[in-house]
Amino acid sequence: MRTRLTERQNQVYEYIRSYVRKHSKPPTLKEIGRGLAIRSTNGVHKLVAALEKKGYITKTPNEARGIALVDTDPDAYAFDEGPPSLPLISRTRSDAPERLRLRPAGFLYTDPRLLDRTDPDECLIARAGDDGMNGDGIRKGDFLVVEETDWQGLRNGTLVAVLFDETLVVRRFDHANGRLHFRPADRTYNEEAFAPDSPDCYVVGRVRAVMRKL
Amino acid sequence: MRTRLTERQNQVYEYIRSYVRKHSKPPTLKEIGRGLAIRSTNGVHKLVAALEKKGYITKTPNEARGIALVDTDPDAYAFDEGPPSLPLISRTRSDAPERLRLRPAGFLYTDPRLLDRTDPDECLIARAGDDGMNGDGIRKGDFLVVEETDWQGLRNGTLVAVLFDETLVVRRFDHANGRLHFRPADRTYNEEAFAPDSPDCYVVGRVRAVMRKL
DNA sequence: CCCGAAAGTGAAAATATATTCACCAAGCCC
DNA sequence: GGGCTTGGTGAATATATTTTCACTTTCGGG
Repeated sequence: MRTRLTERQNQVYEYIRSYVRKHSKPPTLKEIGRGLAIRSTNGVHKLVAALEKKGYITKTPNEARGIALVDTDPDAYAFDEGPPSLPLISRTRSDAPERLRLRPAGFLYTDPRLLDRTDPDECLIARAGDDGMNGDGIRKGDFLVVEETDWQGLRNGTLVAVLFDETLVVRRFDHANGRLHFRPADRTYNEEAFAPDSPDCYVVGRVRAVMRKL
Repeated sequence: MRTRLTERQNQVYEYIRSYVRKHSKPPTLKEIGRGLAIRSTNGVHKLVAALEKKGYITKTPNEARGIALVDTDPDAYAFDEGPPSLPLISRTRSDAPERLRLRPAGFLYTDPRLLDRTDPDECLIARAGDDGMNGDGIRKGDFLVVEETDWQGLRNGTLVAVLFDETLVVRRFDHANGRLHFRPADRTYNEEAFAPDSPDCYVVGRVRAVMRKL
């Protein structure tokens, strides 16, 4: 299993992934620097070297745009012809949550017992976008069964799937002092707080189950 | 409608397309030259400029791997939920014809009247890979309804879908002097002939219909 | 308090890649 | 026969990109 990434390393990784999807080619070090406000290509170079060392990417030495993502086969979880199952959502921004189910990236068959008597029509599958909940045994890449709910219906302390801008993560939810708080379960990640109407975060719903490929 | 390509230009275009699919990034001019036995990067540069001028690709000036294909959205003909229809075959090599139906790129609904009483289970959809049959009103990108048949069952003069290595094209078929002949209907393309057991060509079958998006 | 890891800065050097220049050959059309 | 288009050659130039070097700051753990 791959060593987990720091928050900044994860940002670099997600930037690369997003760039590849958008431009159909990997970014240069300079472009990564521009995208993440890093002025020195050496700073980017070090972060990228860390991603390679940890097995998240590969690099072709001395080649322009020589970064390649590992495990990028989108067909790995493509639609099979078994019974209908839950939609695996594609990348969505926190300010456009209506697009969550618009074009699923695929579907994942889910044993109904994992749904804990919730309505399957109200559930969807998302993937955890970081290691912020490592302390709770949830890792980057895990499949999450999420029951869509408004944050008003959540008790404090509930595990939620939340979109921070374009990254979907799991956090423990609290509503206090007129703000929404999201606590990670890992000391290298920071708690974040938002005004309830902020476009920078969107609570997708309650995490009902986790599935992981080993 | 885009101006049609010469044979060599089409080879460059198909090389780029194949490279993008295989490497998840566009090739450099040097790589294209290596792939098509062109020693001078200027020779490649000219061919690539022609593709851009004719609207098949775009180029970002002075940028490494700055070639981008136009109209590469694979979802344009993705599976819809209408009745089952014919499989749209993915790229296949002439020496591995058993892979033709292995992983269809999609499906295309086909009016049964286009099949001319042939068994739909024996038909598939392919896309014409060049403009070699322009004289017969068949153009690169056209959808072909192909009835899979062995070449022995074909009359001379039949329109066939044939794989030349990794490129699928339409040609008029003749069997003469112990060889298979494939005649284009365009003066800038060459007739080709193969021994019947050559791995460099494979006759997919008889072209039953053509469909085109305008 | 010190050390190591992580995340940077700025600059220089090495290498890759795109573009331009001058030229040649073949084929087609007028 | 000449002109134009297409498809090259080899080389030089310009620009992009990666890699390396020497350094600094912050933070966490021992």
